[in-house]
Amino acid sequence: MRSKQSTITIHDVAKAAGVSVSTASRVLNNKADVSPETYKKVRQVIDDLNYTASLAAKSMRSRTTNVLGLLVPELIEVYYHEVIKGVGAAIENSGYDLLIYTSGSPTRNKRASWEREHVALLSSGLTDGCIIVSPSAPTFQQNANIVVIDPHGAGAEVPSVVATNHEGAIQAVDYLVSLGHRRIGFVQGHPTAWSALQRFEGYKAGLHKAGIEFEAALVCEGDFTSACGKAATYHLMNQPNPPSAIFAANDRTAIGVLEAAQELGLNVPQDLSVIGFDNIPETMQTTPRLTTIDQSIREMGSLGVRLLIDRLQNRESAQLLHTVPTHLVVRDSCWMRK
Amino acid sequence: MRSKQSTITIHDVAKAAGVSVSTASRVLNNKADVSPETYKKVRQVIDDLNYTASLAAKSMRSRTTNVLGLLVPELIEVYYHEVIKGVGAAIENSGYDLLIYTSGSPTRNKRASWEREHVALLSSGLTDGCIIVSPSAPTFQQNANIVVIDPHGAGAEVPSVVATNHEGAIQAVDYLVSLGHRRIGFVQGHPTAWSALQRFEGYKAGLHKAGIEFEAALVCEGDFTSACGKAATYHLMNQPNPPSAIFAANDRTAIGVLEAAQELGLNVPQDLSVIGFDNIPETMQTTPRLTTIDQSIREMGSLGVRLLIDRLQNRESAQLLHTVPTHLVVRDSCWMRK
DNA sequence: AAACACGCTGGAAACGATACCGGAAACGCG
DNA sequence: CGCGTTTCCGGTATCGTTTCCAGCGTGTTT
Repeated sequence: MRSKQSTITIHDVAKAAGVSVSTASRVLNNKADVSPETYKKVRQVIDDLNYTASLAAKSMRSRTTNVLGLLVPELIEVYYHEVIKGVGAAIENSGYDLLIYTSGSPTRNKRASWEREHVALLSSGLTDGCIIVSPSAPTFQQNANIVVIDPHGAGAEVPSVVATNHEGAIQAVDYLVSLGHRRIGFVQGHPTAWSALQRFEGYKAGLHKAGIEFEAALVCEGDFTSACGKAATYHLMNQPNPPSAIFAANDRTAIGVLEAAQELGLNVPQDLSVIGFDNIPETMQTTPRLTTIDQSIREMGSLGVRLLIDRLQNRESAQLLHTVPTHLVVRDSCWMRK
Repeated sequence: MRSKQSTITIHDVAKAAGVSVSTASRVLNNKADVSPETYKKVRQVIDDLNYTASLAAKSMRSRTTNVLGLLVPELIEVYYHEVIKGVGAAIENSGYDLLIYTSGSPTRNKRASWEREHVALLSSGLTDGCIIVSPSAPTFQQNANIVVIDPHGAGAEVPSVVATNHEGAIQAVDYLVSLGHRRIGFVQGHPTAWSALQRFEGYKAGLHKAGIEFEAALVCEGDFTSACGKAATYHLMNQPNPPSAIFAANDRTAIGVLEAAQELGLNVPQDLSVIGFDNIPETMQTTPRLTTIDQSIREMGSLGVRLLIDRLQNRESAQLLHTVPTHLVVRDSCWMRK
């Protein structure tokens, strides 16, 4: 055990100021019913002692903390940083503080239980409400103050922020088609992710719209990693009749496609066009720079904060599903079909 | 007031399992002295009820939470995100959870008091220890479990992580000198930052080493923003005898220099060489790509976590100041002097 | 057979803060 | 002067958890 930190409490303040704890508390919270001189005296002591109320104790007693929680699965993938930037921007001058929680425990892998546990953790008084990013099982207590961003699984009963994944995928296919491509490969996203499914559906809808018949052989399974992009590329390009373009369900996967293409000696975009989805910062640093569908991840974070605050202040709209538009970002990884 | 969230407590668990709260608590914490069948029964109930202990109550009672705190001033500037990535990487599988705290209140601007307040907030039981990024007044309780990263002001009495700012600046000047530059402008960093001072000193030391006389007219004040880089460039380049290279105290400022150069119709690097400091991701996307001194911000974050955990587990070394090496990253913004 | 140890359990006191209630002055008014 | 109000303050219960201590059956020892 470590040495106990002689943390100073409201009792110390009260004693030093010669008042009761109740009075000290009243001063702390700027409540009425305290004489000016008492107020000044206690304030002085608070300053002198460098006293700050324990968030733990405070939030245990009174159920409101002015703190918002953000639950992210990890802190390495840039995607989450983009969300955090959006949240950070929205929190500025909102009057709320922000608590981002992530777990370093190996148990984190059991995503579903991890989420359940930590949502409870945050909403058990520490925060007034909380935003969950990419929850795998978006089923929560009805009355909890929760907003989810990009949930796995549709039809959550809490306010959700999602990108127009379906339309975005159509935009991607449209673009490739406009460049003359007819055989377009697709690398799927994580099978449990609703966004992945929507993108796949959009891919099919885009083909249909262009009068191109869907071909199962051009579709590979995936899980949003770059590894699956690589594997898919090897698989697709070694077919007898390989595609002239590959649409990856997200940028991370598209980066894997780019790597594989290079290893296979294929020039992008001359020999193979590649398009991604998300518009993460790295896409500007790949060679060639990746053409992609932007889903304004930041905007999703900001919107999440606004929705949560609205809900907390009872200004909530009846609408549960909130969408952020996607749009095509043309860079250098797509070219006319030869 | 909002509707009370019917949050379920350990009492509910105890009642449902037909045991006392003490026993329920023992099961929760995997303490000894509880019969296997009781254990199983209680575990079952915990699962069924989706119960999670309130962090607030827990940390109030027992002084150890297995949570580390990270205090950042804001969440927009990429610099902090790099730190967070490093921290995030180090926290993985460390067995600790992470709580990042930032404030959205306008009072945040009163940095010193904000820090004092929030350090107390976090260390008042919520976390086992905490890491503070860029604290302006690194004077804390002696026995608090605190680690600081890139503190303003030298000689903190808590473990600190800093880059070799002095050496890094020398490296920058060395490089410019090796390209034939003799008149090298300098845009200073924020005056209260120790790192800024060190870089300035390094700049002077580098000149001295090369036998170049220091010239006050070539130095501009700054504050780490891009705006000051712009202003400084206008000022420097409109002098009768302008410098052939500008060394900015950080990348953000260097980006301002780049912008101003473009506005002035100066070609970088042909007409003007520019070098920054930090190596933030944006430096790869500027035109031309910015040559800079890398200070491995991520590594600083990771090291911070390791130091904190060491301290918590009493494996602390006597050394207080920990440095991370800087090194030159050559890209496209510097060229031989004409 | 008495005494003792031991495994398991429940009761109650804390942790630090706030909310509620009630009491003591001070003051105004008939 | 008595009485009701107002102003200010202190006491106490309470939030959900852990920890300490005591109790109670059994099994083991002398």
